[in-house]
Amino acid sequence: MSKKFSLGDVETALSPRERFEEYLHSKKMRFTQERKLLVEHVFARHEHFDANSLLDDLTANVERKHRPSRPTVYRTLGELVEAGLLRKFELDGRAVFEHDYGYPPHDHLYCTKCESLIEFHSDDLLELRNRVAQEHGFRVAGHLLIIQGVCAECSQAKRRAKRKQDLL
Amino acid sequence: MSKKFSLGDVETALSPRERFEEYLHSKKMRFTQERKLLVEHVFARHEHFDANSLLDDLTANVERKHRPSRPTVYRTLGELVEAGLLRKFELDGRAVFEHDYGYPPHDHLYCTKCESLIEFHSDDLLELRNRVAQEHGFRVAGHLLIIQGVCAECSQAKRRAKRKQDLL
DNA sequence: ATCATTGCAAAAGATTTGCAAGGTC
DNA sequence: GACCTTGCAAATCTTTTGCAATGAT
Repeated sequence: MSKKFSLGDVETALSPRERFEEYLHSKKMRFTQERKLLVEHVFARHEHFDANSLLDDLTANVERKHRPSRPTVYRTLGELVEAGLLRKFELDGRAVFEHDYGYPPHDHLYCTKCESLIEFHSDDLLELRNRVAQEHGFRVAGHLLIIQGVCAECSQAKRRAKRKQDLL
Repeated sequence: MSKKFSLGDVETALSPRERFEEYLHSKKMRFTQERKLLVEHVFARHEHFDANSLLDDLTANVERKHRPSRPTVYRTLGELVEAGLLRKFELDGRAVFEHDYGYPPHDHLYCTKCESLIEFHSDDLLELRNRVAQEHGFRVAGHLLIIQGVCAECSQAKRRAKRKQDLL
């Protein structure tokens, strides 16, 4: 919360909002009301979301007058990804976002029944990834791993339902 | 090429076309000219493709009269995936397909410069995947791993370009 | 002959863009 | 005041769908 944008603060742990401000400043872009509202809204809860759910969320919680429009939401999400604050990946044909800034790297288990994303971290995976890349003279920028299947809860639910049916 | 659809042939190594015929038969669907042309065309070369490149390909190599339309291409690609002949994943917002039937499982290195996909296989990855899933009581159906970065060729090209520039 | 499949045109869903009006530095 | 942003409407891109005509068994 101290003074911003001085060189010495670069190493400091800035809030997402401050980090975004800094990024925008460096690109000679403006920290508008809309962008401010969006960063804060996006970082208020740690949760995966897509453009539509964010829009719905805004529609439900922000008065029309200050509510960013759909194009602005898309444009700002792009900037947040560019700024390194959000990570973006694709799921079922639409873009999904999650916090990146200040959040440890991880991958996902994706339940195709309830569509939930479960996070996990694996150092072994990173090693494996780097080793494979090295073997191909490939310079790694990142990766995307999604393990698809059915989560414990959905499996249980199915089993319960089946047993129930068997009893009839 | 011997008699098809008899129970004894299920274990036999069928050609993609034969496999598709069998699948269609089992679902009481018809093996039309369009479907025939598409399976054979798709399996003529081992290469990643999307609906549009396939359509372009067809436009360039098949006379209008016998050329499957866009909706038919989409519908048939869906059936080929369903039949287990093709694998589908998303890249840059559109669906990409590759051979699955008779082809060993693998993952990809994706070069963001030239957009090429390089295949690799890792048993360690499968073990890691299964272990992680088990730890979460997750029933695995499959996974998607794409390592993003810059391939050897593009790195070289860049280096050459840079050296060339440095010489000016 | 019956019923699946095709092509066309149009729809749908996600995301992007041109441009005039409005906001920020 | 200069210039970036926004919102609106419309465009784009990819994929899907309704339906009448056509084709496979």
